[in-house]
Amino acid sequence: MIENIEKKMLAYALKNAVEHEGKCQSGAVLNPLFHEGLDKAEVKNIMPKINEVVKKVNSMSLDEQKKELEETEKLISHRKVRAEDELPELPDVPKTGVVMRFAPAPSGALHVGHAISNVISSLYVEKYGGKFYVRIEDTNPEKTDKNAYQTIKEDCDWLFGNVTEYIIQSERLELYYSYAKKLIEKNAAYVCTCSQEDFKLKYADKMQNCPCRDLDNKEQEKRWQKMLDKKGYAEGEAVLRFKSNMQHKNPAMRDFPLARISLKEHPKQGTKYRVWPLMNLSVSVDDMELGMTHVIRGKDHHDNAERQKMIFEIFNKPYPWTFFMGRIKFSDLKLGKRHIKAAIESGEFSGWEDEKLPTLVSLRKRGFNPIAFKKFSIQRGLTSVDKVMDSKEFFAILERFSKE
RNA sequence: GCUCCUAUAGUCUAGAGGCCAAGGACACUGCCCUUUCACGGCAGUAACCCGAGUUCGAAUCUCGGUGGGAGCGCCA
Repeated sequence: MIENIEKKMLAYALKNAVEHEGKCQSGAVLNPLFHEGLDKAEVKNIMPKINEVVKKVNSMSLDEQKKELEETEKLISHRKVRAEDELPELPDVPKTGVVMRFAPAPSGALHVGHAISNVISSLYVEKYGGKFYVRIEDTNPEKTDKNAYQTIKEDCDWLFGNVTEYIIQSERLELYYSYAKKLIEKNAAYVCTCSQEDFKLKYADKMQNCPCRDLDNKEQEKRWQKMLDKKGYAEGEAVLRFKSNMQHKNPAMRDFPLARISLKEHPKQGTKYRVWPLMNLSVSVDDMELGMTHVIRGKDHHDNAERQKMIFEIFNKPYPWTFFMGRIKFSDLKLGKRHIKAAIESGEFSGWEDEKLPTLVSLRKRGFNPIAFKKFSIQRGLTSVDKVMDSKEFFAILERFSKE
């Protein structure tokens, strides 16, 4: 039985009446009672009482209703709503706070797209306490820009203001190697010497195992050593693959690669290493090692997260709570590094900090306040809905938030 | 082709089966304030993609359709 049921009926009736110019409806009194635990078998008994209360309330003046509501309001429950200037709560937040990250590739300057999808992580660390890592993912010697390390650091200090630590993946290669070795030992990875084309057309597309997959552990370890060995496999001759399932219904999940050989000189490591981890290996290792609790990333990483989860499972580690943010696409702006780079080279822009460019360096120079990004992020909250906007609209919003 | 995500006003969103007669913000309209602009205050217009199903009850759950988006790299 519901406690104080008569008073609650009155309170709900008053609430409804006050919200609707002094007139309440019986449904608005009955419905919330179900929510309080009313059994539908009791409806018959209770309806007459509700009708009485409704009649009584409707005969009162609006002022009387308001006054009485004040007295009874605490009896009834209210819908929870998220305050407009607050982030939605994250689940499973440890007492020690959250550990989150932003993981850019140093292939060029950071732009508004990065800011939009990552400021929210920084805000959560601000909200709950914990750690916020910026992890520079420079495991592709071919695409790493030497100058990007410094600008990323400057941009992130300006934009977030609460970076716990900067981590550079190219300094952690031995760590990734040790995990690669463990995966081979656990029979969860193998060295594949098939050509890219064969692997896709003959095996992945046809859901067939490639011959390398079934070689025993000893042979796999030998092959792995041969990848590492300067006199071993040549570039493109072998790749370390995760042993997932070649019959996986999602083609993106079938024995994806974990590491490859690249002889290109790395801006920080030179030619010291020849085997470079691919993101799914290095990201998994780092997220495990750093104890990531929550990850908010772009929707485009949905399948990667699924792959990383498989790696976590091999090591019996719980996968962090993950949210996939919808992407903001600019109808009139090309954010791709390739496009910007090409445009700079062709002389269309003077450089990454050209004021016509939506890079963070440029915005900093133009005097934007990073608070604007924070407000934009809070208003958007956690959503996996994509949004197409033009730069004019976007900058109008930023300007408005800047002024506030 | 296969896998997956998603759908609330012009825009961004709140919303976890009844307390939704759908809330807020921006934009818009009107009024007030102000010498003007900005700010502020008050009022107003405006939305649950479509179709079935489950239920006493669906914006909310399920299925189908449609629209939008992502992935299927030795990039991240």
